[in-house]
Amino acid sequence: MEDKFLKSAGEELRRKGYKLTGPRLAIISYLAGEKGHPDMQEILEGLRSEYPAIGMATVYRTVDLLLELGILRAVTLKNNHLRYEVNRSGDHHHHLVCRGCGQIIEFGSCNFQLMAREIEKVTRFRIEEHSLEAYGLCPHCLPGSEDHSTEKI
Amino acid sequence: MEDKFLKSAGEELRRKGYKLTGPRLAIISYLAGEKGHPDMQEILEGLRSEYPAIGMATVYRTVDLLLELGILRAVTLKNNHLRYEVNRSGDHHHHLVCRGCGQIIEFGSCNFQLMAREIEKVTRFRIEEHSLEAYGLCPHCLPGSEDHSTEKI
DNA sequence: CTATCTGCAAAGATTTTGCAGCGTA
DNA sequence: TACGCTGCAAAATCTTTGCAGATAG
Repeated sequence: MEDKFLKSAGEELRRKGYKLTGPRLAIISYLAGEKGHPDMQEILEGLRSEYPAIGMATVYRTVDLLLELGILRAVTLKNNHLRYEVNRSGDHHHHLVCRGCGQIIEFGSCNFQLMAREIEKVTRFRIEEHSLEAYGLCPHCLPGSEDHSTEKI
Repeated sequence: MEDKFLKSAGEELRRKGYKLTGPRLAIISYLAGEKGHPDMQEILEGLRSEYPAIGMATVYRTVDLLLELGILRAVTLKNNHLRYEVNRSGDHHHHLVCRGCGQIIEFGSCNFQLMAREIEKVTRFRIEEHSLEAYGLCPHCLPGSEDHSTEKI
């Protein structure tokens, strides 16, 4: 399953005429195996163990390329910088961000399509994609619980 | 109406023990009178005419303060940096971002509340706020029209 | 009057770019 | 083999901080 995503990402690179290099594979497989939503710095650090020679410039260039190809997706969960996740097809989800511990929960249910059709009728805009984040408090951080601020972003 | 927002923003500052200074008023009234969604640089430039002596550091510090107080709100419309708008109470809206010309249309209809209650039941999260952006093509940029890339962000 | 706020300039981060050598196709 | 890709280091941006003088309350 992880294999399948990696394989198709590799094919997508090839198809568009890009080379399938070590850093590219390393970044894709790191993000594919990652539960959280790392930022550029965290991606670099996460790769160091498997790929000690990699440089920051390569991370920037590679992530930008993978975003363009739709292999990755950017999200702004903490309202001040960008984080990244793999863009598995058929995996339409949104984020629940806890303001207590920073934990992010993904949720899949989304009835925006109905709303979208309505908005398109009124505005004549063609809606192709959307993103939705909800902010609040997770069960641990609700008043009456202790702070468990060690969760994965 | 613009007056009312400015007045209540000023009161909010005072109430929390902050001073009502020139730069603060200038930034609030600039953003209150602005249709678009300027970023830090654009706020600075927009203020220069009315307040030529203002410095970038003050813009950063002031915008951060006004965000904390809830007088402003940050949005990431172009997926790579933050833009700001005034946070008028009772003005719950989202953004339609055109990938052709960059224009942003605000829309108000939003039935997320129903979805939120459902998600809260399942996750035990308490949802306090949410943000939603939809991306696509505006009527001008749909195939068959010319590019009018001069719209306000 | 006093504590806060501002502008400036310097420091610190973050992101981009140029280039010589490496590695994939 | 050839061209694209990488790592490094430098450059360009963007953001934060320290401080002395200005200013709101």
